[in-house]
Amino acid sequence: MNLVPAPTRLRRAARRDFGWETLRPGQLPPMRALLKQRDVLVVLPTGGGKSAIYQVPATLINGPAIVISPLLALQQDQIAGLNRRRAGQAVRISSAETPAQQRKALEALQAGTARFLFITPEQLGNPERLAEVRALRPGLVAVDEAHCVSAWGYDFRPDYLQLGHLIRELGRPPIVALTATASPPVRADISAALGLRDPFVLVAGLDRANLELGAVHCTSEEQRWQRLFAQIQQEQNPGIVYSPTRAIAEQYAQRLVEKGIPAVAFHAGLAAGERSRRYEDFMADRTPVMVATSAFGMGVDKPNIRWVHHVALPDSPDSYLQEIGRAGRDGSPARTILFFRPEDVALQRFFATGAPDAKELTQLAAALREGPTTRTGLATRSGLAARRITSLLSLLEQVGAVEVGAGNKLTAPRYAPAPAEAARLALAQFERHQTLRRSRIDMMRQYAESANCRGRSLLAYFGEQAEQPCGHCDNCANGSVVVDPVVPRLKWYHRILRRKSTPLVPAPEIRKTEDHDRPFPVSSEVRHTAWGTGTVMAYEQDRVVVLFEQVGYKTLSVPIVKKSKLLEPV
DNA sequence: CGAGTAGAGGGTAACCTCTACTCGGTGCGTTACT
Repeated sequence: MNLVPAPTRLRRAARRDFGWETLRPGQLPPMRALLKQRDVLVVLPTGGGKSAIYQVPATLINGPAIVISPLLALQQDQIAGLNRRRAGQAVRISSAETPAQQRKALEALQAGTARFLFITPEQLGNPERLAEVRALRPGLVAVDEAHCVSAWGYDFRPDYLQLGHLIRELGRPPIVALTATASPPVRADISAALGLRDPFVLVAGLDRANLELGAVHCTSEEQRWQRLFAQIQQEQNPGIVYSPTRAIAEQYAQRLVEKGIPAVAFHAGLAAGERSRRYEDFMADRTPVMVATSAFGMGVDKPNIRWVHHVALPDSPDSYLQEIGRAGRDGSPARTILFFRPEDVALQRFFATGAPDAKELTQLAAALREGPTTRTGLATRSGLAARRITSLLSLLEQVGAVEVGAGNKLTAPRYAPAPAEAARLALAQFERHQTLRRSRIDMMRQYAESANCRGRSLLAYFGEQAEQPCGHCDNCANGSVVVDPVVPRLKWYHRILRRKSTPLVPAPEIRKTEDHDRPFPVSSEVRHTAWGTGTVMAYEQDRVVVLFEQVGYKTLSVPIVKKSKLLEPV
């Protein structure tokens, strides 16, 4: 029993092991929760002090901290950062280490000289590796970039969806999930996939007052290029252009160079060496403009990025906030403009199509009925590749056709649906996920086309109610934002005056409107006649945004809802 | 879904139009070769 109070011990450890004289506001409660063995979910912008939340408690608990992190390049930086402190060495086990290096890392963790193990979900998916890590008796598991569970688990990196089971097999130490952006359904996804138990949730820093938000409608590709170019000529560098495809990234970079702007393209199609060289050049201010696909970003913690513009719609407000959030980390003004065309939706919809093979699902469900087995056993039995199996299994599990027991033993539960039925249900489950994905594209389009306050609608998407307009978007600046009369005008000016930097846009011309009807409170549960149950997310003038469990986001007209009694409280 | 491209067709020169077709994001790990 330790008699020193937890906050004191945490502050002391922060000072002694990390050299941090003070903790930032908000960091202490999740740290305390972890010390008390409680799970934690943290949504904080990069540079907001997320890592400290698991690193400081990790020095006070028994057993090493396992840090699950998606990108090997990112791990490298994090390890280097930790090893500059006195907190105890950080090591890594990945495909980049030789077996001898891996053994040495394990020994250091066993001996206690190393305290942090960085690892990917794929490594833990290997049963032998999992056993090695379990033998270390981890005291904490941190899942960094936890939105990957939801964004990548379903169709790109299936081991992410298995993380809950893998962590349970590690002895189920407390879990801390960390991400820079996650809307309510993504948070729910993370919580369910990791099996978080009554987590302490910290969500902060979604409102970035120093980011000027804007969107520009373009009628052709040529016009989009012209407008972007005109914009970039006025900007202070460095900046990032986000492009939807590799080819377009290359084209834009080339055109900018032809116009005398030193731009470089970045995407996953580059050779590893070239890729890291371009990354380093941008980080070291040798490249002023980066034209990138979504491959560029995670781990980019560069304070002085002055603008982030998009030449296509991102797949969701989650991705958008993550991408524009890389601008203005130093707190100085930065600009983010979305140059969009309605046609952009097509590409994102294409990415959100495709489904698993029904035949393979049936095969797998049938193979499971031959008795308990492991993943490798199932691969031999069904004749499917092990990798293929991982993504199919999580779907089958969600519909009750598989149970994952101790030692990751796979069994068909007694009342499991018949193979063909299991496959049908699993496909429906996948389709539900894709429907949510597509509804998030619709939300992104609404953001782009909205004449309303963009800052406020982004916050509403993340489940936060801001009654006042943000004062830092194009619509606030041009006076199209309608303010509810309940908002006192004075309060608004106070907000502006309290800011250290000069506001990027003048205070909006406030137009009064009649009080809007809000028949259902925000966050309340409602039922739609056709779409089932959902949660009221936000009101935008006379429309209400509802997140339905089955069909994702829908925006409904309040007068029509009332007239036709489309919604009722649950 | 839509942007871009190759090839056919029209009708006889250089080029326009239409149709069919392809391609489109994110990374771990492993393996087979220099």
